[in-house]
Amino acid sequence: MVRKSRTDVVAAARTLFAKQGFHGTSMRDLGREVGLKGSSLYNHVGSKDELLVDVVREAALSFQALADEVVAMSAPAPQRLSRLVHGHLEILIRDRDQAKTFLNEIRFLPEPERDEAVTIFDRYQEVFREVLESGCERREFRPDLDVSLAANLVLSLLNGTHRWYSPERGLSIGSLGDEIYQLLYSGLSLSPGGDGL
Amino acid sequence: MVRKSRTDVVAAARTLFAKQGFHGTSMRDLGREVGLKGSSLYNHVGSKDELLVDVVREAALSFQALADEVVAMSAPAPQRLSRLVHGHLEILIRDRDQAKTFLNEIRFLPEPERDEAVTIFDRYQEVFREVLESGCERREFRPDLDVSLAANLVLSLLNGTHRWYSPERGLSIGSLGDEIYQLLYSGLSLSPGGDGL
DNA sequence: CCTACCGATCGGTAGG
DNA sequence: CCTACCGATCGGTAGG
Repeated sequence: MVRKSRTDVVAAARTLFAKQGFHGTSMRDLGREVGLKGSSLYNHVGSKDELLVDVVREAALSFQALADEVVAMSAPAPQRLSRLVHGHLEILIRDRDQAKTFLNEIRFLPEPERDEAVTIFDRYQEVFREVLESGCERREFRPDLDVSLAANLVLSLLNGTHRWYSPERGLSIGSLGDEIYQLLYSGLSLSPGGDGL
Repeated sequence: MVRKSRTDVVAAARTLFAKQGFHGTSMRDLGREVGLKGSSLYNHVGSKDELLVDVVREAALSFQALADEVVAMSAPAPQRLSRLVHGHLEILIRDRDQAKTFLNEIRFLPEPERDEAVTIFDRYQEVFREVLESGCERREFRPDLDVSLAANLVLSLLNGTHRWYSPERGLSIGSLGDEIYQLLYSGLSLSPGGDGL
């Protein structure tokens, strides 16, 4: 690779922002990763902030695409929730560095980009709520469910997976999605009713 | 507050490391927060690293104490899991800044302190596995459960709560724990069996 | 506890 | 794309 492009610089940013954090990564670090001097990066990018904007935006667009896909599905809520779970995991695991940067460094975005990214993710979360709500109405899920709370819990569970999931341990991402959906749908209990306490 | 102590400096570190990250916080930032010049902090602390060590360690000790308490419990697995859920949430919400710093900045600890903290948290996670395992054996939980996976999922769910939980919205931390336990135990489904798909 | 200061490093620019 | 450099800021020290 002789001639470098903006894409190479963004790729380095994904890697190092994920590992060292935005404030823990210098332009000289990024230069070393991509095989250039730090100052030469400014031929490809206007500022360090711009790199964070790029990485976060590509993650946000992935989530947005998944949201659009699920909104267009005409299927019972359990299927749509299952698709959200699997799709979310695919985004997270397909590019773990992108996901880590999105989840951990979004707060360091400059405005108005930070606000835009938060808005996109809010709309995404809204789809989770819609699916849960529709499932409750049709008695596919517990009708007494606190939909907003449950959406937060499901997303918390999904967003934590990148911290420990390792494909080398033999669990495919599809099987992980199945396991997670199963836990969310049926819980830990052997048999139904009560709370086990 | 005229005379400042190391405790005041550590308190400032909890606050600012949580909000801005370790690398995004300067000693002069910390000085401003505590009402001193940045250079004066070195009368109370040996280095910036030391502050991160202190904040992470107090969080790790809280988790260790909860682990010890649950290990000493002679109760069925569901009760012990419920105690883990509630205790974990109490630690997270009691001092949200401490928890945020623990979860997000632990990777920036110097060695050997980083390794120590990771080991403590591994032992803590081991207690989750023991409780789940014992519950599976006694048929209090699904016997086909992947215990190691389930422990990771439960902890992911818990560790995400500090990102969105707000006590002002009327949900007490105890009620939140009940809701989370209920979701983990029974899932989203209305009635048992199958996967809803 | 502050002032004054150290060498190192930061994000970024100029000029070729 | 590099060398050379800018002013600002970094973690930390000396001396009072």
